[in-house]
Amino acid sequence: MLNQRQTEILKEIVEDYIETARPISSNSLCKKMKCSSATIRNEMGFLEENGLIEKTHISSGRIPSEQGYRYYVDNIMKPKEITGDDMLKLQTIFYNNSLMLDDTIIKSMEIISEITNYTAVVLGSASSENKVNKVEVVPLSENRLIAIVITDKGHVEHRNMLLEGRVSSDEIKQTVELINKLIVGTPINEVSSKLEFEVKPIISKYVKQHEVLYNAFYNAFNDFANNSNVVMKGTSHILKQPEFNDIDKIRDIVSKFEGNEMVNSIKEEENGINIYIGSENEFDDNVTIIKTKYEINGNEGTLALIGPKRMEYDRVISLLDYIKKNIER
Amino acid sequence: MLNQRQTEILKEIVEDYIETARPISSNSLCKKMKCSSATIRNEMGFLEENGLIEKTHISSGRIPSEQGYRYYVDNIMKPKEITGDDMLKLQTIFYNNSLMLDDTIIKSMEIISEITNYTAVVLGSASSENKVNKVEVVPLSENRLIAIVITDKGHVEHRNMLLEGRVSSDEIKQTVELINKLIVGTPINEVSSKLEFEVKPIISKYVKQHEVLYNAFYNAFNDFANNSNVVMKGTSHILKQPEFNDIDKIRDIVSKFEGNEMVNSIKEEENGINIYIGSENEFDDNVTIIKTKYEINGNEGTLALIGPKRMEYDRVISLLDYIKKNIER
DNA sequence: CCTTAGCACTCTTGAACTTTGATTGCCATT
DNA sequence: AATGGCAATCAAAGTTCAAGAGTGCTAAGG
Repeated sequence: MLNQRQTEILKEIVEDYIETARPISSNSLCKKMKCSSATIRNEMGFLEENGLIEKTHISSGRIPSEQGYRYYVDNIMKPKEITGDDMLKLQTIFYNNSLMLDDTIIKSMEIISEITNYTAVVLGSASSENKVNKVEVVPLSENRLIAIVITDKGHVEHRNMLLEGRVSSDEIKQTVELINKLIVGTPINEVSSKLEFEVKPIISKYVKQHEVLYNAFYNAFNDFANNSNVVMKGTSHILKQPEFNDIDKIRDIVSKFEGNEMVNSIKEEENGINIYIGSENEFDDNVTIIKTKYEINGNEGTLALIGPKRMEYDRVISLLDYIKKNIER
Repeated sequence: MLNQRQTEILKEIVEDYIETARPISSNSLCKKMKCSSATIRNEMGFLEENGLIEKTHISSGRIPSEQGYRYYVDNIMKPKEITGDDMLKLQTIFYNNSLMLDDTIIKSMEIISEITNYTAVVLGSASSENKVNKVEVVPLSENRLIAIVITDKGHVEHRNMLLEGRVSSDEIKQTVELINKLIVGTPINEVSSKLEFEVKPIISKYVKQHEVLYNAFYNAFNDFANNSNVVMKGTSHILKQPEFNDIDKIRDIVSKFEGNEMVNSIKEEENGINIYIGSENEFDDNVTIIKTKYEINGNEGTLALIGPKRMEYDRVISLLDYIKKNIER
């Protein structure tokens, strides 16, 4: 445990570094506290011994280590009140009734990304918990159909089907009815096996073009189970951070953004606001990921922000919390 | 017009520069041709006077100018046969029958992006030409509905609706029937006015919760007209190109990729394969955009590649052409 | 008249070196 | 326990230098 002065020094170092991205010297701290730089250097030595701060080279000022950020977040930091400016920007979104809910969420995260220069991620609900609500088929022309699958939480997935030869609309109706009878209410991740072992045997008996129909539905359901419905906003904003003044780091993170590793590293499930600093997250050692789950009408999702470890934790926590509460309202 | 030797020199300069990204000296050309470096320097002077090549500084070798690339593409270059390697990679996609058409297109463009290190863009059909085929409403719970709109070309758009208070399912049916009656067959970009001036007056008379229903449909149709259905693959690949060894250029292009300026700069409509070199495109002076339209069953779309001006034109043209023909088959 | 060899001139690149300024660690003193 | 003083360390930025790659021009040669 740190004494009061040590705590204050760590706090200053973290907050100063968050603001300036430069190592903090004992001299600069000396001006803000009532003791000499030598005293501060002694305390810094202690903090360094305990792994809370680091040097960039032997005679440099100090920067927070990952553990330092962690200690700061857990024991020192307090959420920061949202400024009137930020509040105003967000409210223009929340009080715009013409926006649909999903758009509101995305827009508000986009704004947060803009005002913070971090990258925002909105992860749609984990669809494996959704259940099939309805299956529809709409004919487009003689041999083209669209299959539409709807879940109880309001997700919609669709597929084009191209039929070779002619299929009577009766056969189509039959198939759809059968699927509706057997599949509705099934959790989406159990559908494929149910399709294969319950639906397939039956339709292959009664329906001539069963294979085309079966495949189309099979694909639609499969995609459904895998699609994570990710929206990213402000990929380019995080590149403005000075930690990305390095070409290779930029290339690296941009290509990681393109892959879907991020989805996996965000997926873990905990309540409240979770913070993963540097190597605490699976995504990239250079960043902090902060995320929270939301739930509206039984429909779950995740909001996340990706920024440098040198993130304005106190501000971001408040912002995320504010958004979460507003969309859940 | 250039004489034979000048043509050969320009060809060498362009192709060499495409390969190495370094200025080409008279000496290096001299080895590949049967004349001295001095002669080549004279010819280079001529080419430079005509704006086809440039120097990076007063005593540097030459690089192609935009006009030089243009001349090369128009008059010198011949499409290059696709290598067995590239062909193989693409065929694993085309002969994978389990993939849906859209996925095939995207996957194949993704592969092209990978083997060329350019960025691929697939632009869905210009939906303003689509006509409404059907409108559906599916109830989720007492006060939640999903509105689904389907066009004749098989696009599907949907919206969640939250009803305040109770709406009889009769009213919903009525509205949907009315919309179907009045709107089906209307081109998507004319729908909003038709909704406002023909549908709204009628439902506001007969339907109590008309506003919620009307808004939901209005939004769905609006999105439809604006959504361009863009898929980008390999945003990070182009960053490997040496022209993006500059941090500011990277930041610039990544943020341009995020915006939708690109969609606009790709939208122009011409047949065949179109090449926009540097300032010929609206997107970014540092890149070349090469694109082509495809059409399947009346459903149009655009394939595009974005690379440095120093692009392997001969290879890319063949690849695009190959993909286009394969998906249209 | 076209081609070539020769040469002076220009500019980039990279390495080596210097200077400046910031900052620390340690030690003796208060 | 806190402080002042001082040598030591290092990054960053600037300077200089030499090497090398290229060009443009001119005059001579086929």
